[in-house]
Amino acid sequence: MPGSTLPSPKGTRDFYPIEMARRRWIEDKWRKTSVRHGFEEIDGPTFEHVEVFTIKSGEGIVSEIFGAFSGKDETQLENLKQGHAPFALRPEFTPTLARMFAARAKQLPQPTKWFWQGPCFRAERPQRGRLREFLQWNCDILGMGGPDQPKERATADAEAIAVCVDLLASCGLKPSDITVQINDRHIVAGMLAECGAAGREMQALMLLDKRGKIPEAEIGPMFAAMGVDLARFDAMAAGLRAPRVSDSPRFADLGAALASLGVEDWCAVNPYIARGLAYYTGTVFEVIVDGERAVAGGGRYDNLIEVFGGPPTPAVGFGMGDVVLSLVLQDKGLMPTDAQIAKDLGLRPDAFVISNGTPESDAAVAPLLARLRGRGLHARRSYKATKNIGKLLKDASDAGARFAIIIEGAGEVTLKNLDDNTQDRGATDAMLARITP
RNA sequence: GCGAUCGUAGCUCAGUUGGCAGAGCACCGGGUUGUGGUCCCGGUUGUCGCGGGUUCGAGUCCCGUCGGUCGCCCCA
Repeated sequence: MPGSTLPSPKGTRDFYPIEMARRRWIEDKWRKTSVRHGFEEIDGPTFEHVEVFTIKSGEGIVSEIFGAFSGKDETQLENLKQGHAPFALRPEFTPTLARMFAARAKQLPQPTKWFWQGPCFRAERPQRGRLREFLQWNCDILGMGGPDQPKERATADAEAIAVCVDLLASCGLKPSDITVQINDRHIVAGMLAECGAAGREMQALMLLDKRGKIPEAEIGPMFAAMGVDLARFDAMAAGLRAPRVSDSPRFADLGAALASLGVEDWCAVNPYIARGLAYYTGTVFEVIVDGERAVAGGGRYDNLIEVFGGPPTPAVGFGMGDVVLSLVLQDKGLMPTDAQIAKDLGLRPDAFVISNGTPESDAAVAPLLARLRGRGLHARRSYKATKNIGKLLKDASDAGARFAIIIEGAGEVTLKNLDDNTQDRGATDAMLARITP
């Protein structure tokens, strides 16, 4: 008795071979870009003690954590808040990274450059560009640029931005497609304080992040209720905004560092970028493209290592999700074909073995496969019953194989190059020698 | 939590005022005891999301429910 099929959980994805190959293509880009820029890969647990995520997070976050309870009714929420759900699936990696760094801070080099990629979980309502389980890539630079080292800090910030930009470039994106919008929370908080938000800078920052999403007629009174002179802030912000980062006086060091790394064309100062995370302390940035959610976001979090029991440590990093990145590449026509992905990932079969249909040749298929595989080659065969050479060659072609080997019997094969349509018949040993990895 | 929209073959979808459940693609086999990216022929595949109602008769109309997608809220 077959059972009924079960649906995958809301907001999750099943990766069949085609989807998995596309996923690996992106992961491969992430990993190679990180390594090129001198980052070392780390990993941590998929779930953490729930305090790891609540210790430095604002209100409303608990309700979107996957814990021991997935419901959202009042009693379960209370249980979560009171720690009755001991663990939470990670909604992001930065707290885990901070915990790991804090635990071994004294023995780690300065700077420490780490990258990570893996799944994260958020119990949100899924919609375009946002799922409940998604892949994220993080790059972080820790221990570089103390409070009295503005140039080193700018260099670290620029290096984080540069690795992010390099990833975008390696996917075929151009500065005209996408922008890294940069801001500095410390600077903007000071401006907001001057405009009347002293003591409530964080709330004002969060409200600032909604500028452009909420109609002007509504957001004006909201700032007014907070005692903020919005017109005055806008005037100050206008002096900060700059299409070229180095043209904004407050961002001169960062602009110079970005320019020396060759990525300034991708960047602009936008005084209205705030980011939702509570732990950012200075530079913040968001990778923006028209019509989609932010592709990546990050910034400086100089207090977080201390929160996890480590020494005071300057830190900057960003996260990029696979969902929006894939949408952007599709929007721009930059997602390669499946054949190209198979080639990029080294998944093309080197050889596809075909019998000419005699019992002797049929029996020789498996030994030949074993011989090829023993040489480290990717070798396949057809499992079709047909002896029709044309159909078997189609199988070889569909598999994307480089060569077809037709066993002619008695130590003789035909070697066919499926890319240029040339073929040669001869002794097995001589023909196989032509196939190199 | 709120709203819109869509659920028909493995996939993409068509299905007329309510009247026998369809096409393309995919898969398997053949045309072709030997040459692929095309052709041609044949075959397999259905709880029309689920439950109830109206009707002689429901994929079609009504009510409910579940799920997907998109938007709002939120967005670490």
